[in-house]
Amino acid sequence: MTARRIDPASDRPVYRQIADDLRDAIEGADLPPGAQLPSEATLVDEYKVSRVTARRALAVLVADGLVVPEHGRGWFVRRRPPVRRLSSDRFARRNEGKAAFTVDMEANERSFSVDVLSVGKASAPAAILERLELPAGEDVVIRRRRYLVEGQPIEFATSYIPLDIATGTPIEEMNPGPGGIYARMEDRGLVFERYDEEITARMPTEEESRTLNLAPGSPVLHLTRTAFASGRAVEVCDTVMDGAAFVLHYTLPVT
Amino acid sequence: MTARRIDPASDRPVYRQIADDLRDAIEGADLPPGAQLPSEATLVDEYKVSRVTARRALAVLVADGLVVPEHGRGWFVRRRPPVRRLSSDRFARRNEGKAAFTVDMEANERSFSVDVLSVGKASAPAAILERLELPAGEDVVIRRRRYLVEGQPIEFATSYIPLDIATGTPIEEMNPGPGGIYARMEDRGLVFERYDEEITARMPTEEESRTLNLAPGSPVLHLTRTAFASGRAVEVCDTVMDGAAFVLHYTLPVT
DNA sequence: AAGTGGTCTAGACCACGTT
DNA sequence: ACGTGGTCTAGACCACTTT
Repeated sequence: MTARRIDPASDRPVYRQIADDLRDAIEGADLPPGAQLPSEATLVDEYKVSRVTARRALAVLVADGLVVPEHGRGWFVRRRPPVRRLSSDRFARRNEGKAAFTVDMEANERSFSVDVLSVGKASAPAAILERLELPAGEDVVIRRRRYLVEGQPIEFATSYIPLDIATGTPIEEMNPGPGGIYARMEDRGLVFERYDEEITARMPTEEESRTLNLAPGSPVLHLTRTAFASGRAVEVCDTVMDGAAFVLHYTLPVT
Repeated sequence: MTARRIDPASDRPVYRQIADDLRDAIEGADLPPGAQLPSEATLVDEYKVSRVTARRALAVLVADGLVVPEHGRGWFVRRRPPVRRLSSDRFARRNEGKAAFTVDMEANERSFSVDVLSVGKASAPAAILERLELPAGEDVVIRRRRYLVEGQPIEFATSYIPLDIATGTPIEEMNPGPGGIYARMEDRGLVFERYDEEITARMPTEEESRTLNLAPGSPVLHLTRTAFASGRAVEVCDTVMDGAAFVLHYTLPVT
């Protein structure tokens, strides 16, 4: 940490100058991922500012997703989670017998597990029912689950399935059996045709931040997939992912 | 604004309680988009806290992308930009003669324009050259442009094209002619095969925040497209979009 | 001139982690 | 016990917008 001096006469606020200084150290190699930043007290001494100003500089870096504070320990350069790639061929026929998530994770050669949080009948948000072409207020089967990679939660998914498709099948059970719920739908004679995916980026709600152990300042990717089989929408799957932990990959053919 | 009282004895910090209070008013209908929040002085009076604490509560809402401050005027509920949809059929054959962006915008029925910022030869980042299968340090043609909808910048794009493809064609000019650079490549006999797209979400750099007029706390979608024609990579296009202003849409066929 | 947000200070007390 | 971050206060001065 070379304590570059601050120019109090500059247009740029002091707290930003300090933040810039620290950002340079992080983006250079002075402060690699996991490294501890100078303590607040140290910053107060080095830059000759009040503690509030020092904290404000650190808050800028937190908002940028570069730094994360740990109570009683210090401020640390954020460790970037390993990136996972989600390929658009994850639903390809040749993967039959494996759930899409399994295919992804094997391609990434990582240990993973699925946490089924809840399965039950309830009403769905209006936007979901619209996609399923169901009347407002209709009940559906809702499956909530969390995906873990190396013990860390990275993805939170909610599936909505029309009752007439799910009722009387393992889709209503916590464990839907080999191949996941898509395989159970095929057992029923449904023929899959296409998947529609919509992607947005936004800041997480506080609950999502907790559930996914997100660092402050990191956005989420929100993916809504609608599966079509035998001429109708058979499932909507809402997925919220740590934006820093995923790269979505699509191949568009020229048609 | 009903000033719900604060519980100083609660585990939840006072500034968060105030933020929650205001968030409820925003997510309800008390404070619709564009509405002015109570001034800092008003919050100080109503909640009996110091100005620093009131400001901290407001900072939480800014970080969540719900509120935006205007110097000398007040704090306002953020107006959400109209959402634009980017469909995966934007490169379909039937659109021939029109650039991809044009197709998108016509589908959205909005006024739009393109701002070519710069065109020239320079070296590209290593990650780009890798995708183009070019040796490190190689020069390419770089085209930077900004897309405007209703006068507002919403997308910043940089294209990288190998020299042997661009040299001697209008691809090197500010205005590449009807159909954009893809049409010029087809003029040269290249046959397009597929497009690879990679999507990530992240917080913007300060420059991106300025260029795109982003509200504080809003993430960007980063899309990197590689175009393949006649058996090779012919362009990499790096696009940074206001995450709140776009929904990306993909259709995956069952193969 | 009055009202609004933007920056900064000096000091206090509390809670968490480590030694 | 000590060092670290987490919260909060009261007051100051500046810059921008509106009246």
